Amino acid sequence: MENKLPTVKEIARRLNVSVSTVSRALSDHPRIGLRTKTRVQELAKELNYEPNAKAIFFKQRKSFIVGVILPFIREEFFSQAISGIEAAAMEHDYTILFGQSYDNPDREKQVVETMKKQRVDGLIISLSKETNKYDHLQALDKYDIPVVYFDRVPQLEQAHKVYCDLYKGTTEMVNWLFNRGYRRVAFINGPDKLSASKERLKGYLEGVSKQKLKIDMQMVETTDLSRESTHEAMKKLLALKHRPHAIVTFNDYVHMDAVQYAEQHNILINKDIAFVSYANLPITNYTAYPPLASIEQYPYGQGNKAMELMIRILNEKGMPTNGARTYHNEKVVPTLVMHQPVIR
Amino acid sequence: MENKLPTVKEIARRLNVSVSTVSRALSDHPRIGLRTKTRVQELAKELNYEPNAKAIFFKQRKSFIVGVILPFIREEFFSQAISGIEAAAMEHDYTILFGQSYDNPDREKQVVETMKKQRVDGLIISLSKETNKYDHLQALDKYDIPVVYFDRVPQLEQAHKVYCDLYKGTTEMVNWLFNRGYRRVAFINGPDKLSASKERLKGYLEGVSKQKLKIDMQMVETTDLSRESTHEAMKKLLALKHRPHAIVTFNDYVHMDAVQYAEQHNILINKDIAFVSYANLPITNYTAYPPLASIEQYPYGQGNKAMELMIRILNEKGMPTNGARTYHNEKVVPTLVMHQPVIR
DNA sequence: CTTTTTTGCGCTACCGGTTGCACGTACGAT
DNA sequence: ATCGTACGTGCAACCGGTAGCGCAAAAAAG
Repeated sequence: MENKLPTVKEIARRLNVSVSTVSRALSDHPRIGLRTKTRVQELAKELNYEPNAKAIFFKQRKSFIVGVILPFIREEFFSQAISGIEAAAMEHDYTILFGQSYDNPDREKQVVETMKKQRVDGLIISLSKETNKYDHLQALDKYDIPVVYFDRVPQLEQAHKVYCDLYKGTTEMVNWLFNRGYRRVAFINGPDKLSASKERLKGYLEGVSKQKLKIDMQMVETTDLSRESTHEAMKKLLALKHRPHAIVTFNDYVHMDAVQYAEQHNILINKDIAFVSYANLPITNYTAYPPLASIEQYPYGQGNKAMELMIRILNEKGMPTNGARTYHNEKVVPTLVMHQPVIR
Repeated sequence: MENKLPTVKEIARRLNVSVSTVSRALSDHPRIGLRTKTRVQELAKELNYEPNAKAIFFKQRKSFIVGVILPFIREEFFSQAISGIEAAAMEHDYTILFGQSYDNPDREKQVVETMKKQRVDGLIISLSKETNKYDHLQALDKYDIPVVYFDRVPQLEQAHKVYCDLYKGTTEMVNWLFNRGYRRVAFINGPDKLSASKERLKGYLEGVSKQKLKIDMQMVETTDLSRESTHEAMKKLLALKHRPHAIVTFNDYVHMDAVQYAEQHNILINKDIAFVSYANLPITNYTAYPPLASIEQYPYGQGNKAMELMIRILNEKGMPTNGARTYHNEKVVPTLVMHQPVIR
């Protein structure tokens, strides 16, 4: 025989009072007499009563669930980000509904759809690298589901965003390289569509220009971040008449692929050619050749901020709503982290 | 002015029919006349009506949400596992509520509590390495929330489990090493509490015994999987009068820490001492010294199976429930994967 | 001792759907 | 003409709580 979970109804029946009395007694309503209150609360404890969150959330049109969509959880950047999101969520009694886009816009749409169906209170997303239309996300507006973008943010003004100012970071990194004597600095960038790529490129061009050097577009390669594509880029760079002295790669994964290719082609890593990268993932400490320097983008912090922002937005919902809505925009300042050079 | 979401009520009002008619028309009930049906369906389409899942789930006491608790999402093993879980979930229209225990039983309890409050339909969990009491999980029984354990499973008979048969895998690996001529095979194991550790140790002892060799317990170290602890173990092993010819490590992370220590102490990795490990994570391909061989535990497959099992259990719920419940137990067969030896 | 206020609790509607049952109408069969 | 039977639709209960309002009894004020 199934031992049904206790409900207010059950408690009310046993105590011969009404459900509303029970409800109020449990929430410590002042208008309930002390003796009834204690009777109710004691029985509740005895029965291990716990209010059915589903029912409450349903009534209050709130679930304390925020959807989180990431391209790939297996990338350490994102697993750190979700940890930051989770931490902030727990602190405010929110939970996370999880989904991956696998960098596929169709899949992304599908996951967004699922989240919408589940009526999450809000959605935090780092866009798939192929996503260039945002209809499926803007549609959430109608459902009153706020969206906070982080790291891979859309080119929209009307959106809440948390991201890293890679323009400045990249310029700094390029300067750092020049100061160290690397004259020909190559750059393996990501897909043009990605705003992250644009930022990086802008920063790179700015950095090179600052050195009063002519920009050599042969030094700039664009990839889709796949290993093959990175190897292709490396092939081109190594085939140049004047090989680069240093190579900046889009992130640590691209870095690892680039280094792998270079090693196979008898380049002494960080000696013949210096490698620098973005992300500063812990895992690079275990890799054969960590980059000489890496731009730390604080994924945990970004995720954390994104969730904090979401909670603020959610809390403001009841507020005055004085006509035009304001959109929040938070930049995280990246820092350049030097690594122990490893030359094998 | 907020543009409220359409409800059945709204449709009913506009069409001057009752909500039940609308509801039935939308679910294509045979008793509704064709003309009404189309009228309703057309208006629904026009208003972009979508049923409120929360209301339905509430009524049906079902949410299509399954909780997933992992020790660390940043470990590739678990990020792959959750991907497997997610894939199976999507296929059956389930979603995942995510939480990490950070290998901390208190935190695990807290997360379980949260999931319970949210009334997830089921819970899939890989235990924290310190967890040795399961009350907080068995308590879910009362709430009719089934639990499926995977990889790090409890020592309980009365539980649904999906895990890897590492006993057999370890024996095979030890044999493989002996066949290759490694006579003294050391073993850096995880915490005793972990059933995974016990399995491995059993397999190791079995493997050594099969070679008709005396078991040397100096060759067996126990760690808590932290880097410090692994370095400590390595220190002891390297201090032995007869150093091991090969070292089996608990997993690829321990492997990396062990190798790091060995390298710092001028051991030629995989030449002076051979290293083999468990997990076979993709990331090891980028590391300085991948293990010579690794036991693939198919985390994606394990996660996938766990979710499939969960769905089966959930679907069986309505069924006859002929008294005693049966518990499912699925073993995944690991395989030994050889790697390109890298000796620098 | 009446009037007003406070105290303690119940009735009922509501959130957004689903579903068993009843009711009225039209239609073919007897 | 009468009866059984599809057919099409509405009423109302229900899921598990919350909350406004009303009402009686007790306490305070007049």
